[in-house]
Amino acid sequence: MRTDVNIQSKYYSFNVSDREKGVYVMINCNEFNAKTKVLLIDDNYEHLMGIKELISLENDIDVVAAATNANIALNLIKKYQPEIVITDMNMPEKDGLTAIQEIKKVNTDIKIIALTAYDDSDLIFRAMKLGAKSYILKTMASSQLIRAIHEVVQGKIYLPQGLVTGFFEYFQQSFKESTKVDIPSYLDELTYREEEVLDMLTQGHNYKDVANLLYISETTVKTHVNNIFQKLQVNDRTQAVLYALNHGFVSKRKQKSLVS
Amino acid sequence: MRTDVNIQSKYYSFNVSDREKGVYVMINCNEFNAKTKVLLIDDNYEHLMGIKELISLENDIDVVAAATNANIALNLIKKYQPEIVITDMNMPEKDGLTAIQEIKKVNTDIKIIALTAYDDSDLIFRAMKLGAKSYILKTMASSQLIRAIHEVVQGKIYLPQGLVTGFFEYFQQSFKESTKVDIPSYLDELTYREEEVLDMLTQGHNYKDVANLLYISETTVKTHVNNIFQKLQVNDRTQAVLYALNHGFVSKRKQKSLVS
DNA sequence: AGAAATATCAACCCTAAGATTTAGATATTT
DNA sequence: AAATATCTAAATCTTAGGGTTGATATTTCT
Repeated sequence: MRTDVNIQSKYYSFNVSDREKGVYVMINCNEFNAKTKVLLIDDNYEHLMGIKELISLENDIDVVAAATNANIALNLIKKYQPEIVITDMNMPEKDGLTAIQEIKKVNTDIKIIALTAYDDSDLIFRAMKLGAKSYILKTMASSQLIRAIHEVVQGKIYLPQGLVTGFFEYFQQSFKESTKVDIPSYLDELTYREEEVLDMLTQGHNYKDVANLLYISETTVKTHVNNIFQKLQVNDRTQAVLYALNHGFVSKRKQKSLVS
Repeated sequence: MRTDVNIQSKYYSFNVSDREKGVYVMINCNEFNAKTKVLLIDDNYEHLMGIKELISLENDIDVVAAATNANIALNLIKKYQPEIVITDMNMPEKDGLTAIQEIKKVNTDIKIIALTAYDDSDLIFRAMKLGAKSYILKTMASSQLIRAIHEVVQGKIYLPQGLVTGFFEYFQQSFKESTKVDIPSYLDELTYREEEVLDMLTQGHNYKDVANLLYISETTVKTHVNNIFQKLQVNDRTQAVLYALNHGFVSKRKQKSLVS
């Protein structure tokens, strides 16, 4: 069994002066085999080569291309159709999050594994939100990255145990704000009919439309709307609609199969 | 080392006829020790006792109370202040999700571990969303539940590897709809000034307000607004605001530290 | 039975909002 | 130098939106 080394271990640092300056592109044309095709992105040349060496030790993985720049990588992805893209998140030109989005745009099926040097729960949360299949820290043992690749190839999503808590704290926090609808809302002072009218307003209907849709006269609509204004303490249609949206308004007609 | 048995193993089934019918409440008054205080909720009496026996084998865990009904449990929670509540999700009277919400309302600090018989990604997603610290299947090895308790006590969040993929697929799916803002939005046809005006409208300001806030005349505001209507293909202020909100409008002034 | 809340509508008024046209001042691009 | 885009603004016009009062019918609560 191979030694389990640190992903960004100095062992993998190369002689920088040997390579040409500027954007680096590496291509491995070994396209016709059953190996898992992987493409790497990392603005740091040493890390890029380190990861490449690391992964290449595996028999079933083939690094078909690598780039120090996400824009270059996008073209390579179109050309080489890798199954997996491993991308650094902290990059100067195009950051990892936008890279993920644009890779997804090229081909939804490409599985993305995100890599960073340090544990940033916010970044992890956002990367996973955008559809990353795994998130690994460079400080983790190399076996983690290999495992991530293997799990992801099988269609699974892999988040190391050490990152789970951070992710979920962020995840749950992001819902806590929207859940605290306990702030006194004037919305429940509205009658059923008023809610129906407000619902129509949030659809962008004008008074004539609402009157026709509810089979009542326009003046009645105005009466309801005025009552709504009073209860919500607003001055016009737009403010009423904004109030409704900001206070999680859901018309009673639509309150079905919704727990939260 | 103890044998690792299935959580809902028949080994733990008791003689049902022995117990009184109806709601079951069990209390262990061993309050003054350093053990982790756990409260159990499960509408199935056999499961409840099984889990209790299972957990009681651990030296550092103390089941202070148990109930076959979430409502009863809520009162017991107030009385015994457990650090951890382990609750079944599929219960007739009060389902697990609302139970979680109400427990949180009693005391935000109580750590909740959710339990179900089968793997329902939707349910897992919603439970975690509501702040559960762990989610375990009854079909899993008992060591999983013990591990969950230990991790959770330490302030961590624990989701077994086998449930991670299901959770994330649901998680990512729930964002896919809101992320596909790639549907051609007319919003980027707006000029900077028009965006500023639209931004004011989404704050609920009327024309006079906008004029004052931007130090321009009201007629100029009207000109801008009319141009906005043309570009967004809407008829009035409310529709424009709704369009902006539904298409993820963020005024360029505010586009900082936000990738989404 | 009487009170209170709800839903309906009319008639009135008034102004903010929306439509249209024209035009001057800058700035950028070709 | 000419064309284009943007921001500004005035003049004019029309209507939808918003405020008020008062009235009738229905339901619900007490």
